[in-house]
Amino acid sequence: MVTKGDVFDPNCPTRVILDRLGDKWTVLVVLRLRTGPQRFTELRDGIGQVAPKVLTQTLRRMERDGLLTREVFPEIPPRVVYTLTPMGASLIDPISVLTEWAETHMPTITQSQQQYDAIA
Amino acid sequence: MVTKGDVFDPNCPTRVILDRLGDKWTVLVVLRLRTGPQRFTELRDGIGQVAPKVLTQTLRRMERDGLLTREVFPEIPPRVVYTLTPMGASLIDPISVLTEWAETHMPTITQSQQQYDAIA
DNA sequence: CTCGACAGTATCTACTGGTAACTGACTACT
DNA sequence: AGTAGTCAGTTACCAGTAGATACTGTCGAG
Repeated sequence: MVTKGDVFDPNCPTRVILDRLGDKWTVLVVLRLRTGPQRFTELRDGIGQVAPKVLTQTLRRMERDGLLTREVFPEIPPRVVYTLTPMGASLIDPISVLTEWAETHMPTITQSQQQYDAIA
Repeated sequence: MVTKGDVFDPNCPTRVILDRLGDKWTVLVVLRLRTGPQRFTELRDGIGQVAPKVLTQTLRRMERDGLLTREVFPEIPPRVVYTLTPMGASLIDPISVLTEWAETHMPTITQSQQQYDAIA
């Protein structure tokens, strides 16, 4: 029941946030940092198949949104550690609800897709 | 075959579903159909600022995924009614969790963004 | 004196989200 | 008779972005 903001207003900030959550990599990053801080390469290797440019974009956006902090250690070789903020961590529950839904209905969806494709 | 729960495997169907949910319009369509079936124009006008081409794409994809049904009445002028399937309706709860999170944390996020932009 | 580690940039291409105009079959208005 | 309007899209086109690939800087190790 949406009382507060009008999700259908294109200017509604809620929609902006939905866009963020909809971003393919944001969710994955949150799930990766769930167990503790990680470095850039750890994230990149852990997620897999993500281009560094895209990962950087995602991380910067999440930092800007206050979902995580970026800590730079001016060493050689460089070291950068990403940590979830409390707000970022509070995302884990909503995301879990989503992934649980996805895993529950996954078979039905793939089945539906195959039927659809068989006809069309 | 893909093991069930590995969200980090690019081939994991869960990720495909996350992509769908991340789609800007899918969520809006579900929220619109929450209160009952609607016609194409009703959806288009209700959502606002959505191009017919894009809406069609979204609806076809959702039909393919089994989230809604598309019923064509061969009349003139044509009439097409979109209805949520039970599976589509079951998405309302996860989406509500998400929008509630968004509304709760919206102020914090915009604040964080402003701070970030002020420095950078 | 080249190699590899780390945390990214730089550059280019492919795809897709979005805009504007058009279709087809009929009805209602002028 | 001719024109405009309705509905549910389609077609042609463009711009922005996601992604793939290659490169940068700095250092110690071999």
